[in-house]
Amino acid sequence: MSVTTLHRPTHRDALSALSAAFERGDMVTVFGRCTVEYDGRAASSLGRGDRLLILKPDGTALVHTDEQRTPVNWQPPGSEHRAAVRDGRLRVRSERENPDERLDVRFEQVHQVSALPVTGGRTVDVYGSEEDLRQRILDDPDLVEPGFQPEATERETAAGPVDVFGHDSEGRPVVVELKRRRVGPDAAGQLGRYVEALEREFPDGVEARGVLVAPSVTDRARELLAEKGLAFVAVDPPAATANGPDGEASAASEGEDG
Amino acid sequence: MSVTTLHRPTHRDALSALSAAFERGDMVTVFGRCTVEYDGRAASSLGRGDRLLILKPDGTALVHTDEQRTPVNWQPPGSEHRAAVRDGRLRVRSERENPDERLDVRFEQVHQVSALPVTGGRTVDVYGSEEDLRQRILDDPDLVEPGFQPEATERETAAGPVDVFGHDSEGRPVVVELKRRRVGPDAAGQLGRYVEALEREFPDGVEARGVLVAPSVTDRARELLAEKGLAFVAVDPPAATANGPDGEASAASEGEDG
DNA sequence: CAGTAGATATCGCCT
DNA sequence: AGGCGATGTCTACTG
Repeated sequence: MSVTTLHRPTHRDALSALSAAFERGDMVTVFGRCTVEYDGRAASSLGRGDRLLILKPDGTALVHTDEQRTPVNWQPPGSEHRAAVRDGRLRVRSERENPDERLDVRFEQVHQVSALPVTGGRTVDVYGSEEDLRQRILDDPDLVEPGFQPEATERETAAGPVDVFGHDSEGRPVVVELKRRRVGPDAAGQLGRYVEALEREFPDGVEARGVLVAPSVTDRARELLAEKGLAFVAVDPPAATANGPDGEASAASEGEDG
Repeated sequence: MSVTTLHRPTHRDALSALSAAFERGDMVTVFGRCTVEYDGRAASSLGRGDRLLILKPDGTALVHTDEQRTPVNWQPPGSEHRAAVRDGRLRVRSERENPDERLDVRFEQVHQVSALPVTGGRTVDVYGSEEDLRQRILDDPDLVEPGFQPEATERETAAGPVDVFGHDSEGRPVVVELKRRRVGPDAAGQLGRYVEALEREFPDGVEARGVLVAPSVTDRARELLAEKGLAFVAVDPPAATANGPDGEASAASEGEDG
């Protein structure tokens, strides 16, 4: 069976639909005028307005307005959704423990309820992440510097795992920290911690070197690198491939000034 | 007028609905079997499956499966949505510049299209954020240490703005870094940079102190703080208030093992 | 379970 | 437009 939709249902009918959808493990959308309360790691209150509530069978809850990529309120996976009618109004509560937090959506009016049985793939392959950059370095270590010899990835140190560890042409240990995008002061600090941790592993007098590999670096980060005696190597950012044109009939919506 | 819904529409009818919704500035949901391609800062490919596509009038696009809080694909606000029918199939493309990236959703089957006119508030008041912690410190500076005198918030330094700046009971400058939750090594590094930047502002010999204020700290971060001669002060995390019970009739869905 | 760091992070503020 | 840091970040991975 496919999607079930109720148009302007009564609050009780909306509850029945939610109940059945929960039972089937469907994904649910509720569009309606509501208020939202959250309490847990922080607390928040959202006044009356039209929002889209999404309830996933894995326990995720999302409340979206007509703006922003980030939901205005949410509950992470693993929460337990409950729906009820109180004082004649639909209420949805999503709750979890550890941390203890709950989301309450109280509907004044339910414009639409839909139950969506979902099948098919959920995992997406992403290219151009840090792991791809690592592979580029391993394939051609000279990108770091001539004569660089990579020996391990994710090598453990007291300060945490190092992206790439190896030795330079003169036999000195080298720590390589990879970033897929322009880096700020935090990355310089991270690399510095790794280098310090490594030097403590070796006998006194052995100096470890640190190399930050990224598309570019901010001024402040460059200063920090210089202070700590760390190197920076620029690499091309992951490239965006061009794509084809549009179709026959079309419609457009512009986000900025449309 | 209120929500418009098409149940199992033809691809052309779906396009008409999208076109009209874009024109009105409605929020749109499309549920259907589709593939998704993304190319931009990274690139990704998502095979056939049922997903919920949300198109917001501000240019946001979200593709959700039945799992996870994070959309499997998306486009940030400011993008331009276009819909078209090609080879008899609905295609939605959302595209933006700076950075140049695009999202392509190709539908094999459209289960449902809805256009949702949205009104009402979108801004949520959040309590328990770092700003609240700052206020607690300013109201009672002794929480940092007896005799602490706060003098400025967001005080600028060469390393960036310091959360709270002041002097201790002996007249030494103090940098306070606030975190609303348990902190790791990054926060220690951040505070260390601020203290170093401050000491450079003052004549040689003047020592600035650094205090990290947070609910708790990891072992590694504690070591880093000790190395850098920085202090840690524990404060209560923002408290969660209890809330009322459920309603008359109810339905439940459990995320984990339900 | 906690710790650690990546992410197409997003978002807001300020220069 | 870029830099910088907070976020109820979320998410995966490792010990």
